Amino acid sequence: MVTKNIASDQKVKAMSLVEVRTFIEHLAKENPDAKSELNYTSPYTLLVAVVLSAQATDASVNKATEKLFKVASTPSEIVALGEEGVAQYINSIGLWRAKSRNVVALSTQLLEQHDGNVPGERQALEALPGVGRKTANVVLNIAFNQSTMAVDTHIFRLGNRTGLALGKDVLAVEKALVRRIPKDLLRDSHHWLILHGRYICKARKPECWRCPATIVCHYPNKNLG
DNA sequence: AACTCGGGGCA
DNA sequence: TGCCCAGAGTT
Repeated sequence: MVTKNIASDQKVKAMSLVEVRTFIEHLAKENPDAKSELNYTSPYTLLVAVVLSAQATDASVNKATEKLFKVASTPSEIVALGEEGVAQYINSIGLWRAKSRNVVALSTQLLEQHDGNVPGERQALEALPGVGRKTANVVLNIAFNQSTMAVDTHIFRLGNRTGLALGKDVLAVEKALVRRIPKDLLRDSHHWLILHGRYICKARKPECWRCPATIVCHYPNKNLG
C-alpha cells in the first residue's frame, strides 16, 4: 500500500540509536497519557472498530460505531443484525460492503471457534476475516498488554520521513521499530507515534515547529514555519 | 508488486 | 479536483 505518501522523495538518513531514544522520550513527554482515539468498550468492540478503521478517519469510524455498538456490541448481536443491518450503520465510511461482510463473518468465527471471545494469539487473530497484521498488533497491544508495534499509514510515513525507522513496506518498518526502540518504551510508543504522525508529522504540511524532536529528525524538508 | 474496495474530509 | 484516511485480500 503505503509507499506513495512518504511526502519526501529525498534520501533520508537513519537515526542513530541515541537519537531514537531521544526522539521517543520527547514524544512521550509531548503526549503523556496517549491512548487510542477509537470508540470501544471491550476487546470485541476494539477489534471491530479497528477492522472498520482501515483507510478511514477515526472520526468517521467513531460516528458509525457509536450508533452500531448501541444496537449490537457482542458477536451474537452482530450476527443477528446481519450484513445488511450492519451496513446501514456503517455505509457512511468507505469500503462498507467488505467491512460489513467481514464484521459478520468474523463474529461468526468467534462464536464457532473461540466461544465468542477475542483470542489473544496472533495466529488466531490473523485467521479472522478482515484482520491482518496491523489490526492484530493493535488488539494484542491494547487488549492483551503486549509490546507489539502496529504500523499504520501515519507511523510508516513518520518512520521513513524522520529516519526513525526506514523500510519499503509496513513490515520492514515494524521490524525496525521493534529492533530500535527501547523495550520498556515499545508498547506505549505505538500511541505516541500514531498521534504525533497524525497531528504534527502530517502527510501534508507537517508542523515541524511544533515537534519536540526536530533536533534528531533527518527530514530534509523541515517546515519550521 | 499492483490492483481493488470507497465515502467523507480537507485544501 | 486530488490527496489522504488507525488496511486487507486477491491476482
